[in-house]
Amino acid sequence: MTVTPTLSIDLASATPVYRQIANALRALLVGGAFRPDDTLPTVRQLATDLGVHHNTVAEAYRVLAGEGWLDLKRRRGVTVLARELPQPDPAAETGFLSRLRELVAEAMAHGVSKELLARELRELAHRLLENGHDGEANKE
Amino acid sequence: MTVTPTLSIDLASATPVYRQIANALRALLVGGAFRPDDTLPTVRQLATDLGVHHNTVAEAYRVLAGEGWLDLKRRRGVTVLARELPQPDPAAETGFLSRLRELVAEAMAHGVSKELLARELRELAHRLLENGHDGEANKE
DNA sequence: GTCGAATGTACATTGTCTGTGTACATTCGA
DNA sequence: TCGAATGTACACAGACAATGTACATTCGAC
Repeated sequence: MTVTPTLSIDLASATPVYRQIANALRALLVGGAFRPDDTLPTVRQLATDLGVHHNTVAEAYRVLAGEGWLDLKRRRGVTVLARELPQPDPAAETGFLSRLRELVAEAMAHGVSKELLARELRELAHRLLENGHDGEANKE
Repeated sequence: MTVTPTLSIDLASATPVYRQIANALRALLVGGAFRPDDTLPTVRQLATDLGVHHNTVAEAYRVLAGEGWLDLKRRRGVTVLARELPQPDPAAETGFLSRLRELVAEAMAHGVSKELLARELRELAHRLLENGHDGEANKE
């Protein structure tokens, strides 16, 4: 079965497009939106949909293939592999926590209201713990 | 009065050094650690302390000067300007919230434990609300 | 089996961003 | 007046992202 995910890419974002694509797809993969042997859109197809170069999509696919999520084959398209959920990596965890604190500090320094920020943080935490299965697709 | 802030720079971080410096100083400025007409270390002095190039520090100072925090003068060093706290910029706020959600999603997808993440989010929110009262200058 | 099209890949190119090297302009104190 | 301290300007190198282009491979039509 071929699944056509709806992704939203922000060309103005600071995060590179290929990583945005990889992140969005990884979130879907983790959330169980696909099943093993599902096929994703071809490199060129998704590139057309998103309005980016096919090599950009290929790079995103390659990232996920490197993580064991996808299997890329010429002409055969992109198939989803069976894969266990990622193992918690202590180094990655501390890295993410650092980035989190850094981001909050930066937002504060830019005048983002404490209340707004705190509300969002609590909201995110709440949603994390509430959703046993975080299979929420992207909502635009 | 010359204030010598203690900054910690992470050369391995993904965020550029000059922005780390600017962020750290901005946080101190917002927090009221300096008073108007305080002088910060010279470009070369701070550069030596941090072990980076003086142009890197100059770039950070220039960022803050562009935001109205500092006044740079040749030979006279860097003086802190009286400045109102940044007014909340709706565009900036939504931008930061987007980056926040993006970061959390990425962490999740990389296998960072939900509980750990949620705990950190709550902790940050808690610290935000209980700590300083909206950037009031600290008077002891 | 042959051929053409579809598809992933490889590589060079271009533009941007950081950090640095180096020289210069300016300003203060002796 | 003069020299040193200090911020500034500009070019350079390296890394990275996105793209243009050509190629290798594989499937389906016939």
